[in-house]
Amino acid sequence: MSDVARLAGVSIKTVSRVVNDEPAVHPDTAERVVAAIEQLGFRRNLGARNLRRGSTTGTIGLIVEDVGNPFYSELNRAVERIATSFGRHVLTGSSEENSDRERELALEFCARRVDGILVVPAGMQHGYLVPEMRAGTPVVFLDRPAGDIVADTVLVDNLGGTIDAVTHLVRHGHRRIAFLGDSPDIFTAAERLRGFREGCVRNGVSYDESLVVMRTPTPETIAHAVATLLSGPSAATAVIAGNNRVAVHLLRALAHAEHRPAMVSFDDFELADLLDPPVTVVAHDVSALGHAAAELLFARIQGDQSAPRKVVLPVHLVARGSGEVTP
Amino acid sequence: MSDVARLAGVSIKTVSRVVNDEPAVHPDTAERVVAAIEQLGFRRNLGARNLRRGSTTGTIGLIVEDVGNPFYSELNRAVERIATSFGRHVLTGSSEENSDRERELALEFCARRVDGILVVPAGMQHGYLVPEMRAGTPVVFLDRPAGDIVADTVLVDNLGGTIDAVTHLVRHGHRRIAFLGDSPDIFTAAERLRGFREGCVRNGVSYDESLVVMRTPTPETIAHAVATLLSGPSAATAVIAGNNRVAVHLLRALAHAEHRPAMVSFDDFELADLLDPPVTVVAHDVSALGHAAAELLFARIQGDQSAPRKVVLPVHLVARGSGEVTP
DNA sequence: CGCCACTATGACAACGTTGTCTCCTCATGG
DNA sequence: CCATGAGGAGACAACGTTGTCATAGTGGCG
Repeated sequence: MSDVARLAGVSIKTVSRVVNDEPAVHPDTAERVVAAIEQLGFRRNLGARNLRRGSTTGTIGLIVEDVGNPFYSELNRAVERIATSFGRHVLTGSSEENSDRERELALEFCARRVDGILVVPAGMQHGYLVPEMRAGTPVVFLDRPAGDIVADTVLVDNLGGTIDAVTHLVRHGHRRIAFLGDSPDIFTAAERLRGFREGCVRNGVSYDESLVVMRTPTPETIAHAVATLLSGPSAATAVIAGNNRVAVHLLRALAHAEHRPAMVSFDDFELADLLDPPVTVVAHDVSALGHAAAELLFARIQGDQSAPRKVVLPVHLVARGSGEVTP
Repeated sequence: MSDVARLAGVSIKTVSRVVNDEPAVHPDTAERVVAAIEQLGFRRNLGARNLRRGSTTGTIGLIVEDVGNPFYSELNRAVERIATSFGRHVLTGSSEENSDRERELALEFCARRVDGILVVPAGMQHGYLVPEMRAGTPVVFLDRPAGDIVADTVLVDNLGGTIDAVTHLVRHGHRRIAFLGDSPDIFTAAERLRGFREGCVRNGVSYDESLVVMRTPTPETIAHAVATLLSGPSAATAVIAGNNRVAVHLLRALAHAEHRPAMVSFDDFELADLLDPPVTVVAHDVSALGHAAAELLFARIQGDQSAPRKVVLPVHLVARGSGEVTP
């Protein structure tokens, strides 16, 4: 900036005025300054500006498990849309389902003075965020609740959705239903399992623990589960996939079976409707989740001091055929 | 920081020393400072730190068309992985295929003093980046080349891949092949069309412009193209989808046809192998694209001053069945 | 006992901006 | 002809850090 000032033959303050479109600069002076800026390729340093003005950085942090997962990237997109409408940018990070990494990212974002943070928490302990929140960085949890603090949270109806899935399958005559979920350490997985049990109870089907597998989905774990639960004479006739990755691996494991069992997937996924038979899903609006959380965060950023809110978004079962397969 | 200093009864500089793990601080003093930091919930302001030290912000910018598109989110993930290994964070932005927005994002990132920028360009004019690059912000273009400047670029072999697709279809007896591409304003779309033409010529098939549609893929545009090119007595017997979104819309448009024409998709996509018949694709390693570009960017960040590089990554045809359908 | 080396600490400036205050000039009107 | 005021511009401090240098105290050694 001082280079520009020197070249234009004005004071550094006048350059600042021009850069900020402040009035009371003589047009001729402004022109000289603009020319100098052009010539030197000057661009003002936003960091210094924010420091001096005490203004915010215009950035929010988003921590998800994996930005590459379509579920989270859709979330990312929804958040970005709201952020853009508020003139903010988004700093993203993948926690890789690792609570240390989550914490590291969150604290790093705080040190960068983001205006607020959206977290899909990997861990169950969030005391480390209390000082930051007290210091004025709002935090909204989404998809999963905070571990041991009270904070704004936006969830989907995991329990109800899974109950619906069970009900749907039972209505189509299934009595032996398997449940393949992600690791029970993950809130949504545990909650959906709870829904599965509750669904069995409500529908008068005995809840059979031997038909449940809760493990991080990989081609191997799912293939093993299929071999155990979905084959042989006592095989389940229907299966509920606890999330989109379970569903995809499950479909792949079943690709060469002569007969695919009835199936419902929690989480919709692209092309589910084009498979044969199409896959019935418990769909939830991921964009809505991101929107709701981001809107809430921006309300906090703009000074909303009301009590922490907990929002639960509805889900709905989309019957596509795979749940109707006769037992 | 001065609050901490006051509470601990030391100077602000000593707090700084403690925060930075500098030696030559008496353990007792350090302990008092740490206690004060804890009590006040102090976290150092990275913006101020970077300003003072003249160090970089530890952030790189990534501009893609749409962070929600699985293609770009995989790219995002790959970039993030490299960035993390270099201790950097990623600021992402969606250009929405709009060159003004791309420019806005890029200049905003520069003003924030990112260490470097990765761009999947939407526009064809990048002169606006010249001052920034000259000022020391490295820029690497990926998936598409820069418009009117010379810069580092990482591409995939669009031309060769499409030629392979045509060859594959011709070998399976097809002579009337349709090509559905994205808007010809997009480099990759234009390049793949060029590959289609070249593939026709090389395989002795007449290139028939009436079998080509180049439009932004939406359910409507694709349905219309299907109605025009893939029905009736003079219908094409095979079709090449110019990218993953074309492919998905195409599959949906064809879902209720009694017979799906032979098909090859440029870009692999999830579940392509599980459709009936599975979809033959021209696959390219999106992660490799992100890795290569990010590695190149960090080489520049670390001072590599060599001439701008142009990298073209190979693609390979994955035959899955849909290309083998008899005409 | 005086000097030196070393440890622990603080004062101060500077990073690149911008807010506040001041100063100068020139036109206007009484 | 002078008071007034508006318009234009600069000096200076401050934002929250850290690098540089200075200083005070301590202990060892000749």
